[in-house]
Amino acid sequence: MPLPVKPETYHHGNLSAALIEAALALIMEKGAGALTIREVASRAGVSHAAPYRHFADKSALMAELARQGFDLMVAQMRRRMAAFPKDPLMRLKYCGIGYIEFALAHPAHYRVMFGPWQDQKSTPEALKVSSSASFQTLVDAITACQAKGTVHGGDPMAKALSAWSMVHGFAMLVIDGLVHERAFGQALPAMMEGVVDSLYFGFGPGNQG
Amino acid sequence: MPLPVKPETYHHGNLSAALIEAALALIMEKGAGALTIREVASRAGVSHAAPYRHFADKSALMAELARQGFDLMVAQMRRRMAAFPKDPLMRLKYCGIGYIEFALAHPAHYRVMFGPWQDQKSTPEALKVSSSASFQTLVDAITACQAKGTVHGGDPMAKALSAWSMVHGFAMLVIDGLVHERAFGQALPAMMEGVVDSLYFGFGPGNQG
DNA sequence: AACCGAATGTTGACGCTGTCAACATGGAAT
DNA sequence: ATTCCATGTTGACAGCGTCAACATTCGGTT
Repeated sequence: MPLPVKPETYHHGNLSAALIEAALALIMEKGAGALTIREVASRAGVSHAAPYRHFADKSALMAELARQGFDLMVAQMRRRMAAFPKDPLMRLKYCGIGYIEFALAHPAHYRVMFGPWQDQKSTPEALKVSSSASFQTLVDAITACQAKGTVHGGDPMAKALSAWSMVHGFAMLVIDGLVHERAFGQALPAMMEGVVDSLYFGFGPGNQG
Repeated sequence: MPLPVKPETYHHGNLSAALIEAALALIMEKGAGALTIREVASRAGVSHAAPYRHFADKSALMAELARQGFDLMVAQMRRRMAAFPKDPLMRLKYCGIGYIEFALAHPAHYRVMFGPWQDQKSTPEALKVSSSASFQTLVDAITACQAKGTVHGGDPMAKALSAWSMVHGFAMLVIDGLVHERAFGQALPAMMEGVVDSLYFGFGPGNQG
C-alpha cells in the first residue's frame, strides 16, 4: 500500500522512503539473501541505478534498514516492559523477551541488523546511535534492578553484555535453524523464557531447577 | 605450503583437499565475504569450473569448511577441558572458554560455520553430525556437573541451550565488532570469563558480584 | 515569464560472480 | 591396446554492484 498522500509525481517525490519500504517487503518475502539493489529499484518502479542517488552503495541501504530495525526492536522491548511499571525485575525479564520476540518475528530484518554487512569502520553514525540506544535500554533495566537490590551489584555493563550475548545468541541460533522445537522438545516461547530466566538463576545449585 | 607428499600429478591427485585448504587460507586472509569459487580454484591452480567436479555448488564447499571447523572447535574445547580432569565444574567453564577462544581466533571460519549460507533443508548430514557432536560435548559437561551436584537439576538440554546461546552470542557480537574492548573497559579475556561465569552465578542477589 | 543550475532518474556499459554444457585428457580396467 | 569414466578446461549465460554519460524536471534568480 503506497501512501496516498504524495501522488506519483515522477521525479518520484519520495524515493529513498519508497526504496527502504520495498527493501523491507523484499526481505520479508524472500529473505535477507535476496536483497538486491536492482530488485528493490524495480519494486519501487525506478531504473536499476536510481537508488544510487539516495544511497552511496548497497551497504548504505542496509544500514538504514538496520537503523529502523533497531528502533522497532526497542519499541517492542519498551512495549513489553510497560506491562510492569513497578517491578524492575520483571521489566528486565521482559526487556529480553521483547528483544527475542522481535528477532523471531522479523528474522530477515534481524539478520540485516547483525549481518556481516558493515565494514565496521564505515558504520554510519545514525546506525551506531540507534543500536546503542537499544543496548542502553538493557543497561537501564539492569541498573534499576540493582537500585532495588533485586540484582546484585557490580558493573552493569558487564551484566548487560552477558544478557545481550544470551538473547542475541539464542535469536541467531533459532533464526539459523540450529535450534528448533523438535530437537529440544520445547515450544519456542518456553525455550525463550527458559533462556531469559537462566540469566537470573544461574546454573549454580540452590535456586529453582 | 602444499604437501610435498603427492607430487603435482596433473590430473591433480588431490583436489578437493587442495580446494578446501585454499578456501581456508583465503578466508583467513580476506574474510568470509571474499570466499569465491573462482578465487579458490585459481589458488589451487585449476580452472574456474574444476571445483564443480568435487562440490555440487558453493554452499557444499562451505559446508565442508564448516564441518572441519566444528571438528577443530571441539578439539579446542576438549584441550581446555583436559586441564581439569577431576573438576566437572571447571570442565564446564573451560568448555565454554575453549568455544569462545576458537571463535575469536578464527572469526572467518566461525562465520562460515554459522552464516546464513545453509538452506537448512539441504544441510549435509556430515555437517549435522559434526555440529551436534560439538553440542553434545557441552551437554555432557553439564550432566557431569549435575551428577556431582555442582549444577542444579533440571533438563540438561535446556541448560545447554542457554550456555550455547551465551557463548555463541558473545562470539558473534565480538566478531561483528559490536562489542569491543574500549566500549566496555575490559580486555577480551576478562569479558570472556565474565560472560561464562555469569552462566553459573546468575544476576540474582546473594552470589558474588 | 523565461532561464538556469542542481537534483533526480535513465541508459548502457564494465568486471565480477555462480553455474552449466560441450569438449578434452588421461589413468584404470578389460 | 582399446575403451570408459573420472577429472579438468573452455566458453558461454544471466544476474549482480557500480559507474559514467545523458535526460529530465524542480526551484530559485533575473
